[in-house]
Amino acid sequence: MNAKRGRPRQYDRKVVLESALRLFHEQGYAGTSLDDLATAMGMNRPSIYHAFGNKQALYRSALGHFIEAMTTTSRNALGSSPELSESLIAFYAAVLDVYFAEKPARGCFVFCTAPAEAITHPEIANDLQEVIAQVDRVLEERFAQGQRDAQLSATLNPAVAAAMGQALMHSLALRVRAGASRRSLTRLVKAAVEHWCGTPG
Amino acid sequence: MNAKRGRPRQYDRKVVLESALRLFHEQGYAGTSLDDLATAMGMNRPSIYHAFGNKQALYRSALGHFIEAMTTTSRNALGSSPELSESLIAFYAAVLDVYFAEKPARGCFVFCTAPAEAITHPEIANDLQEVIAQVDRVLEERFAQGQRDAQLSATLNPAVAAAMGQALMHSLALRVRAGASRRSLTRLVKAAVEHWCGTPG
DNA sequence: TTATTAATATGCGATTCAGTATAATAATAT
DNA sequence: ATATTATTATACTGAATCGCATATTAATAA
Repeated sequence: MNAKRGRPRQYDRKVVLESALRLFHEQGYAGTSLDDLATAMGMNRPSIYHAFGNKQALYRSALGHFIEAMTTTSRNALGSSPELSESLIAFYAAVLDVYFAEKPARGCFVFCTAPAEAITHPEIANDLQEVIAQVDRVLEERFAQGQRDAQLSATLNPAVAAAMGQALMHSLALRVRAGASRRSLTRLVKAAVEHWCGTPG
Repeated sequence: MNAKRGRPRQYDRKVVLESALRLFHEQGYAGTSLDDLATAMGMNRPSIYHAFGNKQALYRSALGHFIEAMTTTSRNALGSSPELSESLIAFYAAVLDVYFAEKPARGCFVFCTAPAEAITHPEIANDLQEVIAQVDRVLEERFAQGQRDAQLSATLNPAVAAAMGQALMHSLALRVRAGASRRSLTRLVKAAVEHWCGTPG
């Protein structure tokens, strides 16, 4: 008996979650109403409540979805080359791909919409903290590997390098949201990576 | 005749603007209602409209007020020592003073609340862009001076250094909002400044 | 066919929203 | 006093808000 009883759902959970994510990404959490969401998701409000719970739970589901996708592509990019500098370039390129995925460019869903809610919604502050900690870990791992491969100054603590690496990511997120061009940000990334790893070649 | 005609206003423009700023800082733009603001400002809505215009205009006035204060203290801190590293330490300390001014700590008003509105309110995106450009200029000036004083590697472009310096500021803003401790962020600042300027002494 | 189960759809309800029209108040100028 | 001017207060609008209670629909199980 693989078939389920009851009326089959007419929506694809992943698809409607991504619709919600897009809308939250554009308008922020508080700036998005459940009616907006219902329209964008092609569902009516009771179905949304049934599927995801209340507005905050839906937002946090969208956060989780975004983070999961981001983490996967980040890890892949960071592992894409034995050369630390190349890995970092690939990492930031992948990040910028996401930040510039729509027009106008939206920057980072997490870093541009969650902070506004962090004081009034402690659960969201927690999510934000966990994302930051996770990015720290992922970057530190790669920097430590690069240091073992003698591609990073032995005097630079990998944890500090990771924090600076994430700082650049935060800055990209905000600058994109403020309207910066991809070209200018790519230049900045290149300069920063060269500064950390030395000139390439 | 210095005295003005008509009923004298009962509020101090600067005082009520700072009340509005505090509330926006805590709850974000979309998350704050005019009723909330009216209560916090001790005014009724028509008075607010008369004094500042609509909600968006009030928010942008608060932004301007915050930025002006921030710019003044930043410039002072950056000019507080002939030593680049000391100036930077003072700069970030002043920044963190603001970010930790209230409990719980609120991070940066601009970088934590404006990005959420940037897509749907292009004027706010513009304000954000101008702030970023201004911080770039202020930092670049100081880095260039430090380079002339041989306190910064001659191979590091001051504009790039400024962008990285601002990236750290962005990161502090978000990390505070996510609940990071002042101690941990002070450590990070110290490590970053040492990385840019070399170990002190 | 008749239950049972799980989804979707309708519609409300109490509240809150931004913004304003109108009235009341308090000062100065004449 | 009376007119003028500027601010404040009352009260209202019509729309939008979140969340849910109550049908209705569509599938399977018996």
